[in-house]
Formats: sequence, C-alpha cells, structure tokens
Amino acid sequence: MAAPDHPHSSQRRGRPRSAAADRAILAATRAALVEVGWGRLTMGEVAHRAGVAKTTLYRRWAAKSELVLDAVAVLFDELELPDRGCLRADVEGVVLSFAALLRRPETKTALMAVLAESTTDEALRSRIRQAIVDRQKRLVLDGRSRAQRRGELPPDPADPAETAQVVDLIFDVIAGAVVHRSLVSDRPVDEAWARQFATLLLDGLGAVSPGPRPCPPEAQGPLPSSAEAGARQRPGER
Amino acid sequence: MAAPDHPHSSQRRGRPRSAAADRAILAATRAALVEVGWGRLTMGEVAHRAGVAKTTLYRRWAAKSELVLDAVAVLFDELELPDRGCLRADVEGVVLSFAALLRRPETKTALMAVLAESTTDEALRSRIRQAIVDRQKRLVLDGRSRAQRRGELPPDPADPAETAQVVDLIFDVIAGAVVHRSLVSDRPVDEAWARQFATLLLDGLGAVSPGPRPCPPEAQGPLPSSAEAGARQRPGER
Amino acid sequence: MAAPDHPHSSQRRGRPRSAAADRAILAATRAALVEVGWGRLTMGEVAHRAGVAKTTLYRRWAAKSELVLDAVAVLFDELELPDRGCLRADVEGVVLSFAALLRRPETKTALMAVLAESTTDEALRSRIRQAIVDRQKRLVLDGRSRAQRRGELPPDPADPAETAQVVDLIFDVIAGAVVHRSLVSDRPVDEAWARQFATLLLDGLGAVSPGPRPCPPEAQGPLPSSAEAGARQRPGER
Amino acid sequence: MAAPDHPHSSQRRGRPRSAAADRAILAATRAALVEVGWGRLTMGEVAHRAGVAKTTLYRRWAAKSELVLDAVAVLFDELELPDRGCLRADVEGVVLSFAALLRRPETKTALMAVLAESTTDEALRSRIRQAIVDRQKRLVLDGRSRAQRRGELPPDPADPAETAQVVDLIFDVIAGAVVHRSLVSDRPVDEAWARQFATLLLDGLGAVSPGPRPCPPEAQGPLPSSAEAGARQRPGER
DNA sequence: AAGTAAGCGAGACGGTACGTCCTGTCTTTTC
DNA sequence: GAAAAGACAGGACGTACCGTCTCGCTTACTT
Repeated sequence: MAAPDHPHSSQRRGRPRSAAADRAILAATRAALVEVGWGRLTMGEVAHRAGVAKTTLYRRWAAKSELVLDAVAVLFDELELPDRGCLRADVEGVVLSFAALLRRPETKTALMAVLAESTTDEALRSRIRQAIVDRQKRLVLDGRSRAQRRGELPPDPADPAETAQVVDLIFDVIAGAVVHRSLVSDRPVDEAWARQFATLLLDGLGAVSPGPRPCPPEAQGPLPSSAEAGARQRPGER
Repeated sequence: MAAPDHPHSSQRRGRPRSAAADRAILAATRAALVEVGWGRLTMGEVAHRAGVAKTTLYRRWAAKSELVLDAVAVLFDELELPDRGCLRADVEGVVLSFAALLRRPETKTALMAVLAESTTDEALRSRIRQAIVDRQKRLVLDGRSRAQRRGELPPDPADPAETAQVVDLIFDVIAGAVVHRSLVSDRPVDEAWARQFATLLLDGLGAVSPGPRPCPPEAQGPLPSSAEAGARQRPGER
Repeated sequence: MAAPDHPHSSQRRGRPRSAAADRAILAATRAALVEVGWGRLTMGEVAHRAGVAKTTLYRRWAAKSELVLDAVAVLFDELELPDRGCLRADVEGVVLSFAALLRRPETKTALMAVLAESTTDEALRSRIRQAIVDRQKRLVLDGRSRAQRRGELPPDPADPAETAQVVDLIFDVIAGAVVHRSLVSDRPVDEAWARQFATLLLDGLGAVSPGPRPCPPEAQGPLPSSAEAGARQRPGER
Repeated sequence: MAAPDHPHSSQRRGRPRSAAADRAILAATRAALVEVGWGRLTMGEVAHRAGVAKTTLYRRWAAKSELVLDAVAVLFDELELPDRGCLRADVEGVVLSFAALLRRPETKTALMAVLAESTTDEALRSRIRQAIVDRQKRLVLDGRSRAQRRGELPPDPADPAETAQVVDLIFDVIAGAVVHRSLVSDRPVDEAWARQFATLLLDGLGAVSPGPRPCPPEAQGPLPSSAEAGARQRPGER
C-alpha cells in the first residue's frame, strides 16, 4: 500500500533496500508536513529527519509529490463507516469523519498540494485516484449495500454501469462538498451542517435513483469514534 | 477589481505607480500560467514577460500566490447566469459554465495551487474568499431570486440567516461537486452529468427548504454561450 | 575647494542650487563614512542623512567616488607644517600629522577606496591628484624653503625640473612609507618610527641633492598640535 | 599556497572538494580582473568563467575580497631578487620588478581594492599581511644577507629586534614609495627613478644602521628578466 | 503681478548583483 | 551494491542599490 514501487520481485543482487528506511521516510514526511506544510517541505529536510541520505529518497521516489502522496494516502485508509443504524446517520457519520481527517494539517496541506500538482501531470492524477479516490469509494459502496440489507434502498439495478454512475455522483458530491466547505469556504463541518447536507443528498438521491425510506429516529447509533480519533495526536507516529 | 492594494486614496507624494504595469503583469501571469503552469511559474519570468523589473512585482504583491490569485480572480467574474427559462436549466447552465472555466489551464492550475497554499495561510484563505468565492455566490443568489420571480421557489423566509445558510450549502455542493468531478475524479462534466446533478440538487433542496416546482420541458433555453467561450482562446490577451 | 563643478558662471535661469544642500551632503558623507565605511556607503543613505533627494546628489556628482573624494579632500587641507626649529623636526612633525590623519576612519577608508577605483579610471586618478596629492606637495615645498632660509639646505639648483624631480621623490617616499606603515603593515607610526624614518630620509637626501646640515638638538620645537587634533572628534561636524 | 582553508586533515566523509575547481576559479578570477577590474567583478561572472556554480565559490571563500586576495597573492610570489652584483643594483632590480608587477591590471586593481576593504576589516588586513606583505619581506632579507656575504654590509647586530625594525622600515619605504609613485602620482618607475631612489635609500640606510660600501661600477649585472616577465601574458593561464 | 525655468523631496521604475536555498546528480568511503 | 555524507551544476529566491524617471511643489529671476 504505502510501499513505493520496488520491482524487487526475485531477490536482487547486492545489499537489499532497507524497509526501515521506507517507514522512517514516510513518517518523517508526515511529521514535516505537520510542522512546515507542503510549501516549505524539502527533500533534504525529510532525509535529515529520517536519518537517511538524499540519494536514498531519490532511489525510491521520483518527486516530492509522489513521496507525499504515499505518505498521506495511508491516512485516508483509516476512514471507517461504523453502523449507526440507518442510512442518514451513516452518511452524517462519514461526512464528519472525513471532515475530521481534513482538519489534520498534514492531510489538508498534502491533499490540496498534490491535487494542484496533478492539474498539470496526468500520471500523478492517475496515481492519486488509485491511491486515494478509488480506494475510498468503498465507503459509498459499503453504506449502500448496508442500506440495501436494511431495506432502506432497493437492490442494484440490472445494469451495473448505472450503479457505477450513481456511486460516482454520490462520491463527487460528498467529497466535493466537504472539501469545499472545509478548505474553501473555511466554515466548520459540524453536526448541524452534516444533517442538512445529508438531508439534501438523500432526498436528492430519491430523484436520481429509487430513494431511501425515512430513518426511524430511534435507530441512530453513536457518532463514529473515528470521527474524533483523526483529530487526536496519533501515538508513535514520529 | 483585480487591482492590488493601493491605498493611494488621496494622491500621495512621489511618482505614482504605473497602471499599465499592473495590467501587463497580470496578463503576463495568466499567459505564463497557461504555458508553464503554477509549478514552473517564476516571478522573474513574469517580470520579464511583462517588461517590468522584479522589484515592481514585489512592490505590489508579497507572494506568488497573491499575484496569481489577482490574475485569475477576474476570470471567475466572467461567469454568467443566462436565463434559460427554468431553475433546473439555469443550474445545468451554471454547472457547465463553471466546468468550462475549470477546463482552462490557467484557471485550474492557479485555483488549486492557491487553495493549496491557503491551507497554511489564513490571510490568503481570506483573500481567496473575498476575491473569488464570495463574489460568485451572486450566481446562486441571482438564480434563486429569478426562480422566485418565476414562482418556482417560494419567497425567502423571514430569517435572513436561514437563507444565508441554504445559499452557502448550495454553493458548497455545486462548486465542490464540479471541482471534484473535473479535477479529482477527472471525468467530463457534460450535459448528462449536469442533468443528473441538477436533479439531485433540486430534489434534495426541496427537503432542506420548500422545494421547486417541476420544470416545464418546453421552457429550456439554449446552453449559455459563455460555457464554451471560456474554453476558447481569448483574443487580445496575448 | 569642496564645491562640485557648478558651471553657474553668469547666474543661470531658474531656481539656483542650494548651497546648504551641498554642505549637508558632504557632511553626511563624512559621517556615513565614519559609521559604515566606503563599502556599505550608499547614495540613498547619504541622501537620507542629508535630508535631500537622491536626484539632488546625482545633479551634482556623477559617482560615489567623486562625492567621497570631495568630502574628504578638505580634510587633507588641514595638514600644516608648524615650525619646529629644524628640518628633521619638521619632517618628523609632518609624518606624525599625516599618520594622525590616516588614523581617522573616514580618511583611510575613503582614501584607499578612491585610489582603488582610480586604478581603472584615469579621470578619477587625475581628479585625486588635483584634489589631494598635488595640493599637499606644498608641505614639502614649504619645509624645503624654510630649511633653505635657515641655511640647512642649499638654494634650489638652476634647473627647476631638477627641483621638481627631487620634490616628487621626497613626496612619494614620505607619503608612500607612512601609508604603507599605517595601512598595510598596520604598525604604529609613533615618534620612534618617525625619528628613524626622518634619519633615513635626510641622510639619503644628501646623496640625491646636496644634503642638510645636522640639526641642533636644542632647536626642536613641540609636536604640532594638529598631529593630535586630527584624531579628536571634531565638534559640529554632523 | 593559494589554496583556501581546507581543514580536510584526515580524509573526511563525503565527496571531497574538487582541486580542479579551485584552480579554475582562481584562474577565472585573474582573467576577469584583467578584463573588467575589481569594480565590475561579480561572483556570478567568476563562477560562469570557471564553469562552476556560485555555491562552489561561496563554499570556499566568504567574500569577494578573500577570493581576489588568494587569486593575486600567488603573482607576488613570482617576484625574484636576481644577483646583479652589488646591493645598489639589486635594489634597483627589485624596484623595477615590483613596478612591473604593479603595471599588470589584475595586480594593481586587486591590490588596492583589497587594501581598501581591509581598512574596515581587521581579519582581512591580517590575511593580506600573511599572504602578501610578510611573504615578500624575504626579498629584503635575501638582498641583505647577500650584501653581507659580499661584504657590502656588516653582519647583523646582536639584537635581532633591531634587525627586524630596520627590515620593516626598508620594506615600508621601498614598497610604499613604489606603490605611491606608480598608482598615486601615476608617474613611471623607470631606471632613472630607480637609481635616484636606490641612492636615497642606501645612503639613508647608512645613517640608520652601519652603511653599505660604494658599488663598483663594473659589478652591475643585467636587469632581472622577471622585471618584464611580469608584464607579458603568461602562457596557459586560462 | 504673471510667467517661466530650474531646483527640490518623494518615490516608482528597469536593472544588476547579491548571498541563500533547494533540486537532483555525482563521487567518495563504509558497511 | 546499498547506504551516509557531502560536493557539485543549476536555477529561483527575495533584497539591496543603482541611476533614471515622473510627480506635485517651491523658489527666484524675467517680463
């Protein structure tokens, strides 16, 4: 996952590359992102923090953007979709979790910077989709099938392309709205906003594909723990 | 509008700043953005293209990000909301116009780069909101009042805060979804997607605030000309 | 003397140049030389100290070196040759006076810097000779004629070119040796050194042109007051 | 010799500094001095001529003055004291050699500029003495002991401090007079002047310390070849 | 008294060089 | 043969001065 492209398949000759160095470099990258942000992040600084020579970095990653992408992609994998009882609550939960992740300094600075770089670099754009975007569509798919199991949503239509289209739309709307609210409008993504947004999304969905049934008020579980876990300082990260 | 902060109110002493230099610099910045993108854009290159000394740049803008912001902000002002007959058509129109604007290389590279910088710079964040985000909320407000005039939407509620909240939500959802679809998912924002998205939005809106009436099919006007005008090379811009 | 080249011959039209500005500029130049030396002396700084615009400087002096030359040349005019009773004592006196002048920070930094500039600028070289070098040959001529009046030296030979040659030699030897001792060898020019040097010079002179008679010990007057006056802070100079 | 301060004692880690770069930089500095003089000499230009990055210069020399000092100091080492048969002829020879060296554009512009800088920089002053002044006292010492071997001068006095004092005086007088004649008075140091000066010096010396015997006319050898060698373009220097 | 021509303080202007920082490559020795 | 160390060529940075150029006054002589 966060490993760089080692075509080490069958053990090559000479000294093998140090896996510890990989881990140290990615951790150092995240730490440096927190402290200085993308703009002042330098390869030399990362190498120094990781106790590694610059050559070792360049042997593994071709560019700063790829290193940073690998360093933060793993953080997005920590997003979860806890079962809060009904679809609306699950949507609110994932919105709040995602917003919490975007509140972490390394995540927001790295994500936006890498996206900015990708506007002029198709290869990087593809790498971002692969490492972050497409991986997190699982959240939509999971929430969808869970709602179907609960009977809140009808089963998938016969044509899988139609499903994919709706999933893409939902993902773009959720991710786009949360990012825009958090990083552009710079206003808090709190429970009130999440509720309002979930309402808009779910009622709107009913028009796009057969809609959800209303959510019984007593069914809502607690807020997902990960929503706040993201904001806490993670132990052992540096 | 795109002028840097000249507190020249009452004629100050000494030689006044050259307005021609301002224009040349902003035009050179846009041209350079098209050719080399944000990453390879240098202050020296901009100065050279504008036939201006570097000091003249730094006298007006403290940082590359502020210069670029001023250079592209004016492009967002060209967005219009042509009357296409009904609210749904107006939404589709603005979505397509905005997507066309984001297809221009200078717009997308500059917007994302400036947003990335702004994640660690509150002053820049505020400046972006002022120069771009808040200015374009006029599109939502215009569309809204036009629909109210048509009778498609009920009049504003008594509490103006409530209206503001809904307008913000709509703006975050539209802008966020279009940006995410265009620049992250990297899939086309075409008429089919715009229709699907407008459906989701308008039906969702009905749940958030009293909803729109259905759109008479015969009422839809033509696509806004600006949707494609943005993608064309602008004459005389060098 | 310290006035720049005003070809104001017959009163020109328009507002006349301010003589106060001239004085303020030269004083500011000397003050700045003391504080920051030649290397960090800037035209802008001088203008600011003098309460004058840069244009006013450039209207009068074409280059920093010319301004500085005019500013310090006047200091060399303060050198005097007090009558200390015999030629040897007069020589020692002028050596000590000159060394005291070279101990002043503005004098030494300006003199050497202007000489350095002049190695690649014939016009400046000529201007230096005119403003400083040739003017101070009067000291040698005065000392010489005084010694002749005392009978310590024979009258000038018939050929004035021969006299000029010897005067030049004496001047080069005195000025050169004192400057070298002070600024290159960086060792003190004290009474002991002055005595030793005067001995070498006067005895050597006897071989070049008919020599001096010995100096009666009781004839030596006091040290010239100007020898130390130069080292004191001059009142009212800034 | 002209190498900058490498405390590389026992082979350090990492890539060692390039000795070829050192040589190229010093040669480029001399060449640039000839062409543009001290005033227009820039670090960037030197780096460019030497085919080296500016950082490589700054890694070795902290300031332009130190670089230039190292670049020209080596030229002063080429001064020699050929045996011309008697002390007077040797003095004339060294005076002419020194004057020839000061006729070279790089030498005069660099020497005076570095001395000017040194008036406000004690460290540089000390570095100049070490690299140029004290090294060339060997010429006085050599001439002196050679004259003693010939019997033209008595052996050194018992007190070595007395000898040092006289040597310093001689050096200041010779170097000072030649520099002043050449660069300040701007008059030629030719054989006639050298003869007159040598006469003054040697006869004067007799009064300071026990003097030289007269020089037998038939003993004078030819002019030192180095007197003119310095003015010729040196082969293979760039 | 009005006109006019230069001087003047202020500060923007096109430039040049500065000395620093970072990039990505290379050459060493050590493991 | 990978790794740490650090020198290397290159290039952009943001700053400091340069010497010139407008500006809107001010000052004195000319009519």
